[in-house]
Amino acid sequence: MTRNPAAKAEVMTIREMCAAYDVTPRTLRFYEAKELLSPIREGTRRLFTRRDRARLTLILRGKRFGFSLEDIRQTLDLYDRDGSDAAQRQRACEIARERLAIMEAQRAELDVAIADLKAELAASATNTATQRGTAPSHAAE
Amino acid sequence: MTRNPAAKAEVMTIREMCAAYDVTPRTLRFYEAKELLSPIREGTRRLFTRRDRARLTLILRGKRFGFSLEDIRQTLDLYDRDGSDAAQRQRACEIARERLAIMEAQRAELDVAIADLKAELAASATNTATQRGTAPSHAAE
DNA sequence: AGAGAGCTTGACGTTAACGTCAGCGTAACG
DNA sequence: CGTTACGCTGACGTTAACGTCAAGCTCTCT
Repeated sequence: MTRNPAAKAEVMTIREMCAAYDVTPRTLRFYEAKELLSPIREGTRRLFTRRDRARLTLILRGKRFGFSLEDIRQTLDLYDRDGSDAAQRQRACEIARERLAIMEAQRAELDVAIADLKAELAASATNTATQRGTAPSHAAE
Repeated sequence: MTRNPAAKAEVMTIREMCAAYDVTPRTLRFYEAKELLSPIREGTRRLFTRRDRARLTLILRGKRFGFSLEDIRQTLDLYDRDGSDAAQRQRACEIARERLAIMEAQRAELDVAIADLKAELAASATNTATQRGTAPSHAAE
């Protein structure tokens, strides 16, 4: 009764999750407490579904971009709250568009930063003992 | 004697900095304590140079990418420590290359995230009351 | 000279995102 | 049936990145 053959590999234990995503149990429990994940309970144990795994992927990705868990939680909710009422979906779309704008701006800035660093590297390569490199282009935002 | 005409707008007070970069005095002092900035002292007051401003731009940019202040400090030091010995410069280049690799990977991930979110938005737009959108592509890293 | 305005240095408080540890449950193994 | 392994729940500790006073200088203006 514990092993439904149809549910093979459908869910993962906390240890399997930790191994697969390189996080600690504490982190997973913490994310659950923050309502970023919502694993099933088998008695008292947690079982993580595909949904949890998909969300965790997005969480970890978001973190690398410098988003807070709260930011991420809001963005995540956009992905699976579909059958709600129209007003709520409208609001969700707004948030999504905002996030999108932020990420695209971030990408643009990343491109600048990459270009800067490349230039610095190139300059540093040419003059093994020459001039003093000035600070890169500066635009006050 | 306080106003050298040649030094016009060369340096900025802490208030001017705060207004220009939208940060608090506390933040600037904090960054100085962490050796990210090194303003001149006029008596006891701080005067921020162009170098400080250039660095602050990079600091704030780096923060938006999710880098820690310590990460940023190390990267910043690559930009202006030129006249050092060869070994040190060698090391600096290594760090710069690492950062570059990280940022390029981050850019790639950002593209994926942007594509995901766009897809979700598009799907959400087409079905005003249709199906259930599944979670986006999932690759365990 | 007195009153602000603006700046300074401590020093302690706060929030996010976990780490760490203690104490307890339970499930399987020898 | 004891114990070893894994899991759970608090509860407190920690680090980064500041916020928030308190108390004291130093110009400047009136």
